[in-house]
Amino acid sequence: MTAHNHTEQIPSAEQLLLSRGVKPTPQRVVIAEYLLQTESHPTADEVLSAVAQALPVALSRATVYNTLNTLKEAGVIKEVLTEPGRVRYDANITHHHHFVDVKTGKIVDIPSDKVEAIGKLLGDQYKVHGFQVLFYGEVESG
Amino acid sequence: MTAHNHTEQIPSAEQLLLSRGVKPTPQRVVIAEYLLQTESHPTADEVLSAVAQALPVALSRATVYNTLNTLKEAGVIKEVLTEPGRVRYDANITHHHHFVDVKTGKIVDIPSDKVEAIGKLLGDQYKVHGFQVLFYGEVESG
DNA sequence: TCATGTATTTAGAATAAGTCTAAAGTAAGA
DNA sequence: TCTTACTTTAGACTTATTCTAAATACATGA
Ligand SMILES: [Mn+2]
Ligand SMILES: [Mn+2]
Ligand SMILES: [Zn+2]
Ligand SMILES: [Zn+2]
Repeated sequence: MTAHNHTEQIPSAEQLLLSRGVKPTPQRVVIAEYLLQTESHPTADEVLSAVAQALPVALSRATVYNTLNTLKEAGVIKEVLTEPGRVRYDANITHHHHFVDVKTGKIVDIPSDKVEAIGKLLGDQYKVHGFQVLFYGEVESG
Repeated sequence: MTAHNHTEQIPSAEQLLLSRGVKPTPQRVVIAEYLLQTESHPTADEVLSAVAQALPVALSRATVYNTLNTLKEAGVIKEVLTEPGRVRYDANITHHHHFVDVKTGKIVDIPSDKVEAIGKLLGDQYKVHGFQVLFYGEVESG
């Protein structure tokens, strides 16, 4: 809590969007800001209700979906599929993995290096019931 | 029809359902048979259109969904999530992984032991663009 | 400043996957 | 046979997401 306004050192959502060639409209900026500060891997609906009150003007469902798709195509965010019927979004675009707590439904990030010895040792704060490796790429013939 | 009925040596879908405590109705049996003989990881719609003509009586959408859910709860099949908005089904219930060919959309099974050294070496018929590890389990606190 | 064009947002309609409902069919036991 | 429980069915419903067409905002140049 300082008496003076120190200049922000954190790279702003606005800068990030500009650097990816996405025009930083107010709607896009608040959505990006929300995703950048949360660790909860929210759905589109969750983004909408979280961000709606943060804007002076109303935010439409269509704009939330448009923006999420735009940000995804621009490489600012990633989709996360953990359960049928709902897509979650993640502003952590580093190569990492996810751990679903089946009790709480929370999805936490697992850094890549943790998974070297897969399924074996994740630290004993995690009780692994199972895991799934999903590859994306190309196979020969078929 | 044949002169003699030879005894089936392949463990039948009917036997499998019985062994899992699921009453083998004609609809359930054809759906299970279809899933057991394919390697394509079909969606509910694909199951419906593939199996509809194989039954003398019409097969309803509701029954396909009911049966897929029943078989999943009985441990006869598993869900596979690879893309938003569609659930795929897999009668291979061994612990294994999946490789999505981004060109063709085909999903092929990768046996567990192949993934020991994850992402590294899958055999050079696979070009890995990326992979995702999805854990299921429980974490401490939050 | 105005005109015009282009991108963005919006409400609500449309679509698509999946679930639910209520009625009809099936099988088995008493 | 009567009863009961289970299963299937058509179609209504729900929910997530996309589409459409109109309204806004923004930029650029005359
Ligand atoms: Mn949602
Ligand atoms: Mn489908
Ligand atoms: Zn994440
Ligand atoms: Zn499989």
